Amino acid sequence: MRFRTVKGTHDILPEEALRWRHVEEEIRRILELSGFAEIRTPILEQLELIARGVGQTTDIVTKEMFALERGEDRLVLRPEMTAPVMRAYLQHGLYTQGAVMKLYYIGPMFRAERPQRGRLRQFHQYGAEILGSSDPLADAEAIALQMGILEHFGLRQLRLRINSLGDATCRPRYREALQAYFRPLAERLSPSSRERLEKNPLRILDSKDPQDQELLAGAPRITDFLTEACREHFEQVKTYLEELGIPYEEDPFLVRGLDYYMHTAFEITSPLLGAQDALGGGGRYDGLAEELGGRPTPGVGFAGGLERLLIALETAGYRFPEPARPDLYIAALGPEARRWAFVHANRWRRRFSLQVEYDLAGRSLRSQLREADRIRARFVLILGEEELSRGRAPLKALDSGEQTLLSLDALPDTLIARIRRAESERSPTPSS
RNA sequence: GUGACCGUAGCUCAGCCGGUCAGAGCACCAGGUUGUGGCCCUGGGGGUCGGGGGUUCGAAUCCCCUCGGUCACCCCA
Repeated sequence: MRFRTVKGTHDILPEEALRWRHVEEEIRRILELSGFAEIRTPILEQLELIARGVGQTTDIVTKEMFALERGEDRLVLRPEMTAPVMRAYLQHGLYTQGAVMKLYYIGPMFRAERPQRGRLRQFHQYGAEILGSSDPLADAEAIALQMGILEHFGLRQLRLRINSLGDATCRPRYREALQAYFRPLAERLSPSSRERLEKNPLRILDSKDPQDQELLAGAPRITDFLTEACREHFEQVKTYLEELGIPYEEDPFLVRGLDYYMHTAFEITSPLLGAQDALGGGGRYDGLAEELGGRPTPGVGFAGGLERLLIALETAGYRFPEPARPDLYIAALGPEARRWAFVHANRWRRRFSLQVEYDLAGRSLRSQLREADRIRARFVLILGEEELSRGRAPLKALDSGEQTLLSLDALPDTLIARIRRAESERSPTPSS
């Protein structure tokens, strides 16, 4: 085969697609339970939106974007969703639909990184944004929601780290203090940290370089630079988390690679993942709306990686739902019977919503039964010319192997009754 | 983007000090059972040995390049 998926992208084959759908449906259910409404935005956005939103000096913008040109337009495949959601919010004046807007999304994102486990060039995120509230309650709500989703799937040992990055008043002060501290030490910093010293000094904080970390030990802490209001905001977020019993760690070095964050930033990691261990993260981005030229709008949100969630669930031995079992397989022999199967499969699917299958390849009876067994059909109708002319055919229950001769006219009714009976025996009290 | 390791049927892998080395298990298809599944038995289809170039009488096996994957860095979902 000459063609294959492009680097860092994957096909999601039927078996796996089933898992994806399950996870997506659960996430939607939980988010909608909390009053979030879905938003879908284009995958293509203006490069400028992302550059301004995420930050000109960030790694995402400087080296990870899939950019393309089309005439005058400079476009990118979206690398994240907060800026696009904010763009849509401002563009469509969603602030007229209520003081606080709660939106969620699930979809593909693109970053041109070197692929590895849990890091693809096309990956998928679910996420939510709370727009229009600067209340620390909203920060806590976002964190609790994200944790709630992960815990819903039974994930344990989650590590939640939080930090406050201050606001437009304290952040610049801290930034200067950090530069003042590191400038004399610049020689000893790692090359990438040295590069960041002037452009984006906060990013030095989450360097994993051992030498950098040593120097960081003596660096000023953002916590000491927070204004009274910022400190208070952060304290309240923590208090709310405690009220829900959500354990967290304060990490003064947690920065995150998107410039729009201020006040709360958080990240959730799992030991099930390896090097790319963040299941999700987020924070507050009160300056973003103005940065995009819109009316000031506070916001807080989070995003989680679907691939990583799936990896974590698979290694945790999560029990995904089984594929639906066909109700009936019509094993037909001979042209007349095959035509009958074709007509009745289609009729019964439409009329009774029965999942009916039959052989499309003209195989032997034995093969058809094997096929019925392989796809775990509940019943098989065995139909030859003889049965057809008599109007009666054997119906075999594959689980028990028992076989009864039935009138073809009465078949759908009988089948439905037997399926209902089997279902009620399995779960006496119908519950979800 | 940097470094290391890996790349043989759909999947998991054996073969790799160059010369019946193109194989096994699983999966798939057919038959054993002239019309009855799951077990078993028999047979079959399927591979440019990731791709290209080189060394050699001869390369899956050695060398170079390239593509892809994995792991780490980086970064983050």
